[in-house]
Amino acid sequence: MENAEGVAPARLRVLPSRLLGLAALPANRLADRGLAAAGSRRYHYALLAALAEYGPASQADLGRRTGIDRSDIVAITNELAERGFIVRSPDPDDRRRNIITLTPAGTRHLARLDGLVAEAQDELLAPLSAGERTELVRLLTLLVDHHAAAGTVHA
Amino acid sequence: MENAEGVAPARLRVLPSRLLGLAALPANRLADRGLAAAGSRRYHYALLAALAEYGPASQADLGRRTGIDRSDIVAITNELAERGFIVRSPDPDDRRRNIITLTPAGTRHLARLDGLVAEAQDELLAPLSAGERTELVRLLTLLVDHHAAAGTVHA
DNA sequence: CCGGATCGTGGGTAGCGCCAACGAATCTTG
DNA sequence: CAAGATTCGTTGGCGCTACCCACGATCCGG
Repeated sequence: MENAEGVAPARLRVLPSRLLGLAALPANRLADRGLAAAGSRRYHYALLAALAEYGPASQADLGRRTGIDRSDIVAITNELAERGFIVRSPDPDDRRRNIITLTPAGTRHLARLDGLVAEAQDELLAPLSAGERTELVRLLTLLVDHHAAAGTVHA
Repeated sequence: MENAEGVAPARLRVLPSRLLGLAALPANRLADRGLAAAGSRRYHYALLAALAEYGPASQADLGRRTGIDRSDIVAITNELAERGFIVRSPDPDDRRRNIITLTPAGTRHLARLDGLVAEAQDELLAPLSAGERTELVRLLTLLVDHHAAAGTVHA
């Protein structure tokens, strides 16, 4: 083992985009690990959270809210419905649509996932002070909102 | 089109880990788009950049430096060698190893990729002031270094 | 000299993100 | 009101990232 422990990241001109990717890695790993403990994935969490925040919606709407592709929504809703976390009911006003509704079990499951992800959170943000955490959230929110406006809608 | 333009992100309790993932999305998309213009992917860029920063190394070392799996390094080095950007030569001191060296063409290619990624950078960071950009980089670096020490080495 | 570790390699898996196409239903518009 | 465009759910597929396991060859420590 020639350069065992440190390997010294050195980290010269590391571009922000790369940094974001690198930071997203442990973030996702930690969140995934927590979610996996409840037999769920990030897609499930995103969908349940969107339902809890915005209320019942069609699958296409859910896709727009979460940025997840229509195709993938199908599989996710299938899995969530199988476990009784959501209900898929035909929209009487538009027979093309399914209205997805969170069940009480789904709400409970989401609460559990929230807890698990929150734990991952603490681990992720361990090296940051409280002030730094809010500042990081603020900056990231700026980025996300900016590119959400350009990515999800326009273009 | 019922809720066309805004869809109003609303963005309640969005957890940092999710925010990071969301922010990494446009970051990676923009970078990928630039890299694709030069027929490359993020893995290629990471490997070339690591070679330029740390100098020649074995494939296993490159894996440790970049956090990329040994198995994946094989495919990437194959592709980079095919295009003449790196050279794979056996290590005389340890016949298990290949020493990967950046060629002049590889250095030129990396410079081109740097330019392309830098463009993506500007687009990514558009909503941030200069001060905010450095602060974001600082915070992300804290996160990455912290979890690199725990992820790449220990455990 | 022998056992354990490391190296390159091949193979496989899972998840995310995306795109093309289809029939059914709806909306638009002439 | 009929014809064309659009939206919806769904199926099937693809590429990239990130992993894992197993193997033979090689090196190293005891």
